[in-house]
Amino acid sequence: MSDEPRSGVTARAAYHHGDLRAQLIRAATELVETHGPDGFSVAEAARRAGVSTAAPYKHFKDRDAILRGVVSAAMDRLRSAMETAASRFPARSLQAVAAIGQAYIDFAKAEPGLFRLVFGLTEGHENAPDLLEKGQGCFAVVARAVADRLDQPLEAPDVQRRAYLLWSFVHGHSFLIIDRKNKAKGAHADDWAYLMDVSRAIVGPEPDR
Amino acid sequence: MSDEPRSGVTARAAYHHGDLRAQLIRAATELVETHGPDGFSVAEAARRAGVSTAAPYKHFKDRDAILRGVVSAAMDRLRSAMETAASRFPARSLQAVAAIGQAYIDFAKAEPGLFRLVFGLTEGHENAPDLLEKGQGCFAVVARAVADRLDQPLEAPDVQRRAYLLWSFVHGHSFLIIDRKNKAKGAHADDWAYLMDVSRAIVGPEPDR
DNA sequence: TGTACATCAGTGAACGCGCGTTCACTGATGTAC
DNA sequence: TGTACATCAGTGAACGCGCGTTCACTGATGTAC
Repeated sequence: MSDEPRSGVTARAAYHHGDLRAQLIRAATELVETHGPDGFSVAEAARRAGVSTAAPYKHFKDRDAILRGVVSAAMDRLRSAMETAASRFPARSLQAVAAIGQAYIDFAKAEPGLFRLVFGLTEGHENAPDLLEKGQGCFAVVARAVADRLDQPLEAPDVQRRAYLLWSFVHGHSFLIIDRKNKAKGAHADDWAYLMDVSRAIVGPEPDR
Repeated sequence: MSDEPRSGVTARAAYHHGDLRAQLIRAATELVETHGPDGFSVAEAARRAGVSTAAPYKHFKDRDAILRGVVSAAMDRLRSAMETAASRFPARSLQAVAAIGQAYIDFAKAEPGLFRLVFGLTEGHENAPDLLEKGQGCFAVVARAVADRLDQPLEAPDVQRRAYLLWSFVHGHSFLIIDRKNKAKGAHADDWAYLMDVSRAIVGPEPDR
């Protein structure tokens, strides 16, 4: 209908709209969500941002750099969602631990395509130190809650072990849900009571060894 | 060097070599493993089978049908690996349960590309009843071992619940390993002792509720 | 305040590429009589 | 045993497609004097 950018600013004002980088990441995020991590293309993202296919290269080195931007933004959102969820419950509570897991699962369910991109191995992302750091930041949120709950220091091996166990479960559960592999009878609706049960089993007061 | 098929049979004998279907699946499996689920192409698979790019369409409806064949074969192997692993330990033993998980993890580590294909959501695989059935067959192996261990019927909700919990953990752990997201300090080398601990925590005699 | 100029952020056309799939074809194989 | 014929399983050329990326370019913006 119109060649104008989608943001609503006039074509004239948008010539240097100063927001293209952010807008491309937003468009790319949508694409990943809609068509999967590999369904993304620079050309389509540019189209959605209302810009020529060459324009993205003024802001990103190549296709992969755009995807890295998408992952980075998504990780920020995930982390903040987990923190917000935890903050709704008293510190040191089991609920705070479960809430973090629930936030993770909710993220996966709400944006499965993005989730797959973030947690899949994508060539060229391995050596991005900022992404690695953000990933560890997300894990730290879980570990923090577990440490508080157990009243142990963050670095305690037991804390780290339980946090990783919880993370593995939540991660696997998320994937099984979004990949629709949870048809087995033991699969639960990911309801809150279930997650509380699991959290209790994993970070419950009694050491499991 | 040569236009002959890789199998070593002469070009003459290979004209109708009768094995092309299997050979294409083998080639496709290699490709998925090497280049990832989306790095697979019909053309390249045909090339590796020493055949024109049109030939595969005599045996498969389309690209997706080949991938479905790959998944199906992989699931057979996974299931049989799990069963073999379990059979090395006494029935009803905790080791049998852990061994199944270990086989799952080993499969993921040995063939990560294939593992991603099998357990990823690939358009056009959802409605394949044979794949669904094989997936449930794999889960049944776990559930069977858990049921034996707990001395309860296969269909008991507690059995199903614990089996799914174990599956989720193992699934998540596998993905974290192959996607190299297990850099967190709590991440273990996937050693046997660790898996035994986890299995004990999940299917241990005491109900966790 | 005006002007010259460097730089920035776009354009649009073009490139080469590999892909999935189709097509008319052909040689080999199996079968009926 | 020989022959006619249907079918099977390949070939190789071609198609249209969308992609990532580059290129010379141009108009808008910011800055120095």
